[in-house]
Amino acid sequence: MIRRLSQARERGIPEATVARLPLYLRALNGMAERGLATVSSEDLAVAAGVNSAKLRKDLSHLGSYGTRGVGYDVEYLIYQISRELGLTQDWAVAIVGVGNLGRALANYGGFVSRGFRVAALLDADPDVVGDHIAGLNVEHIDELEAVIRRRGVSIVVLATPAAAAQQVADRVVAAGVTSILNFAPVVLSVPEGVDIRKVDLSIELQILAFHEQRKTDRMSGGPAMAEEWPEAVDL
Amino acid sequence: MIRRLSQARERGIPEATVARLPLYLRALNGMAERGLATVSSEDLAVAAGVNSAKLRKDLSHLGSYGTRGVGYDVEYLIYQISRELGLTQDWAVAIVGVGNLGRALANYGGFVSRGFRVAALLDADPDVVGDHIAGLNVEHIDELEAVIRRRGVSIVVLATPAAAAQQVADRVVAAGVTSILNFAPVVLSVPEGVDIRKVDLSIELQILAFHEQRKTDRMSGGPAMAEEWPEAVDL
DNA sequence: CTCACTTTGTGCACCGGTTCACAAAAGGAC
DNA sequence: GTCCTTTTGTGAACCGGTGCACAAAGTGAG
Repeated sequence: MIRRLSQARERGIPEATVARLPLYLRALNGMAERGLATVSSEDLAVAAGVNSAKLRKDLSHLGSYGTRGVGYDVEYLIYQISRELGLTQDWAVAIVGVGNLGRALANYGGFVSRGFRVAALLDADPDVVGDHIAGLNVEHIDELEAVIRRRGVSIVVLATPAAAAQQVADRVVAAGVTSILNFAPVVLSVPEGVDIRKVDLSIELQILAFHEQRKTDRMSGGPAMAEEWPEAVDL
Repeated sequence: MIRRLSQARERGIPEATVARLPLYLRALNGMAERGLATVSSEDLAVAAGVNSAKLRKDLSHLGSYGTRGVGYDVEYLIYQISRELGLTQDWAVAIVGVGNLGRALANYGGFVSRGFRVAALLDADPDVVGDHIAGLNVEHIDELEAVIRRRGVSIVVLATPAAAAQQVADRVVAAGVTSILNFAPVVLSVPEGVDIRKVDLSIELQILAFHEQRKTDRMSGGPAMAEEWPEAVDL
């Protein structure tokens, strides 16, 4: 039984699609600034660095917002994607850990831009507490639960040392937060229902190193030979 | 050099596996520090936050390094994964863009730890050039090609403003670099054969917001009831 | 109106990756 | 040696996502 209407829309936008929507949104904003009224899937796909069939399928998950023979209305699509991503509301974000990285995040412009507002900075170091960064007063980690409650924080960014991250995560979750962006190089364990996204600089570098090694190996002829001449001598 | 080629090992470790190897490596290092000699796939999987079948399949792509009934030798596995990732050699990394983020990256400890060495900091701003950060002298972007050549830089980290990123990327690629870690919120276009990894803070937040919205929608009132746009037929 | 052209939305085949479940291998007890 | 326990390595089913290719839907000209 196939339900038409927006059956695809309600339940379950594919995770891969969700991850690309912000990309489309950014490209669309650029186009809106340049005054474009409509855009074809082909052009938008190029701007976002994906292929056009994928883009159309992604957008079709939100609903049927294009016009055949014409394309998509830029402003309208911006609105729809923003709404889908929840950017039409205001999200209060707390950053825990005001070291180099936390400081950078607090000052990062694009961070605050759309729908997000850094509502609190917290740290355990008494030397840092009281500092003013990006227009905010750094508060002591003891205030964590109170700050989360008072300011309606719903997303927490962890920029603490690895050793402190799990402990802070536990407190944050206990305080009712269910969305965490983790920069600490540890695997956090959290209860069902809490979303964690992880950004790990050192892992990214290691992945690059793997491919880089492979490329230079190939140059120098070793493993490239092996590829063309599947060895009979096995281990 | 004579290579033993256990069937799966010859060229082509799945990308998803490569992305997890650093995770295993980190967990293994922790275990080595605590003095464990061997570890089962189950225990290592828990420490790395994956399921054990996946871990075994991942490791099997490197070769058959486990012992049935026993598990894996911690030190040996560390060595094998390090070698596979190319961490047994020394990678010279240049960071372009010494704003808040670039500074944070330069000082980030875990960054430098294993196999990676920040060999250069570059910026276009004359006020920043000449500063000493993390023991390095900030050089002018004009020196980019010379620095890359002289110091054998093979991985470049882009922490520039969005507007400058593509331009720098072009120069970096022209100078022979084929691995880029991009923090600027733009889609870079580079020739075939150049690997780019992208870290985008704002995208991560937007993905979290999507899920957070969905969770709170579910709490309040019905399942995202008719969140259609204001007008049913407009536009 | 019809015809030519553009561009969306999607059915379908395909592919990489995940998970299950189990045979094969290793070690220890006797 | 045999038997029992543990744990790896992997075949095979499954699943989510991608990309092709095309019918459907729209525009515009005549």
